Amino acid sequence: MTVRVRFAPSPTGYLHMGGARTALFCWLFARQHRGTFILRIEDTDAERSTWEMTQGILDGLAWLGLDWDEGPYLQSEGIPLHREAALSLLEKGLAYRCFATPEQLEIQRHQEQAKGGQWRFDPFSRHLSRAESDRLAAEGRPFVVRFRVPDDARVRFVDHVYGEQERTAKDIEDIALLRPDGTPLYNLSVVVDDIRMRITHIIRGQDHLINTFKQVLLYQGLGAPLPEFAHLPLILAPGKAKLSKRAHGEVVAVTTYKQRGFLPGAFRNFLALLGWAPGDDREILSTEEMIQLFDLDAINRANAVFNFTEGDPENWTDSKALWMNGVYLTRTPIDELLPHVERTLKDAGLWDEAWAGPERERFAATVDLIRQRYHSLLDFAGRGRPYFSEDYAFEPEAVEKNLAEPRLRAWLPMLAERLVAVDPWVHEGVEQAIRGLAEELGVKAGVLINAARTACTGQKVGPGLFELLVVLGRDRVASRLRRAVSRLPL
RNA sequence: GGCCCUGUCGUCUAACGGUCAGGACACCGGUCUUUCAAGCCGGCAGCACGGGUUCGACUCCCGUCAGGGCCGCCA
Repeated sequence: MTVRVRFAPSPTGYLHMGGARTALFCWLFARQHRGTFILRIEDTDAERSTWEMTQGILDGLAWLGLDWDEGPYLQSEGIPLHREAALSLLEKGLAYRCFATPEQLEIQRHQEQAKGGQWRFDPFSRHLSRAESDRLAAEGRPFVVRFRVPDDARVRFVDHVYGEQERTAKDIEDIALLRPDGTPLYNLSVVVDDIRMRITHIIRGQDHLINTFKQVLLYQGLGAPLPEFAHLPLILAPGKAKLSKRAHGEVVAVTTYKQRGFLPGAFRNFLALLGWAPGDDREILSTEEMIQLFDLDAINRANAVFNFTEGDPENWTDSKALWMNGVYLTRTPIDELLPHVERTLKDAGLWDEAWAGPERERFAATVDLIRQRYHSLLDFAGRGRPYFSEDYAFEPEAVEKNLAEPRLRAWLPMLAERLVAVDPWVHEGVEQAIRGLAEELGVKAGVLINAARTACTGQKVGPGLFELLVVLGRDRVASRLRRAVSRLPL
């Protein structure tokens, strides 16, 4: 039997961290078993469901590289089928019409709660004879269709994460299937859809663990084989509070990570390690490794805290995620990284088409050189600006430290002249020219080196100077050196 | 309140009765260097608490405490 898993988010407009991890785990599991990954949007709550809301989810998944094999299906498309299933249950006597009003139910619930118990059903409706029930329905009395949980029900299933689960009828209330207007409710819809889509493994958040008992009963009532279940622990905010967009803002939405310069692979890797570990000490895992090593039974049962500091720009998200992005930035094969950098530079208005054509090699060398100390794609357009544009800023601190020597007024043009003569334009030649001039001038090489760094980039720090100059190119270096003279003190 | 789940460094985690309780991030030192990172080396830091069971418990059992989930004619 081939594995079929589905990710079934509600259309909330954006992909939540928790949802993203659920989707990732579903995807890893499906890929590992060469199965099918299905995307289904749970849009039966008509009020809240718009296509824009769905689009946000799709964008998040696409960015993460979690491609689905079937769908997106809309749960609302199956409404007639859901209703049909409910009616068949009613027909078979496994469900009944519940005529209690919401107000009555609320009172019943309160009374039950006061007694320390749990509300399970409306006694009046549940014990109504078929004839009586038909009569009230014919009269036009509104009713909800409810599944009758057998009094001797004992529901068991083995969860891949939480282990054996068991519950008896006294802890399971009768399941609302259809509203008075005939529209289906969640528990019914998921089960019917999961059956018709032949889902073999249900991987979802732990908040659905309790629903599972009801759903198992529905599978049985509908005569369908049970899928396997794996409930994932939740991802909490610092302080173990519930993580929500409302309370915590953009950190919870995956598009934020895209906007803030994350490489999708890095984020995927970080997410994978929230609740799961390969068993050995590896942290950086390629997608292939993750697919190979992933194991539902190895998932941690405890909720994970997503650790970030609100209001701290340095730690706007979990520091491990930040670190991981840096690792991916420096280790991703350069050809794979280039498109991401291109996107970033385009967004910043710094892109030059030549870098995709005749200048590609130099562009790649530049990126490869500066990425060593970057942690985000955004750094290429920020700190990396001098490498891609003539319009770059001079940091006051850098000028103060490296362009303070008045004699540089003469030395910088001299240096430019020497460098123009360097041929071929390679590391050794450039280094020789600079060190040679320093010696002739009787100054420490560091003086010229640091002055050249600031003159050519406006910055105090950066890659090794000789590599830096090579990558910038002879002409650019010479002109920047000469232009920088204006920054010197008199 | 009821039912259920969970509890190893600040955070993510490994351990499946016998380990000096391991790794990673963060943090703090050192090293390297023309600068800053990275890298490398080192350090700090944890079995929630109390009882059992056992020759021996982070591992098993019970209780306490703490945190979380669910308790809709939402999904």
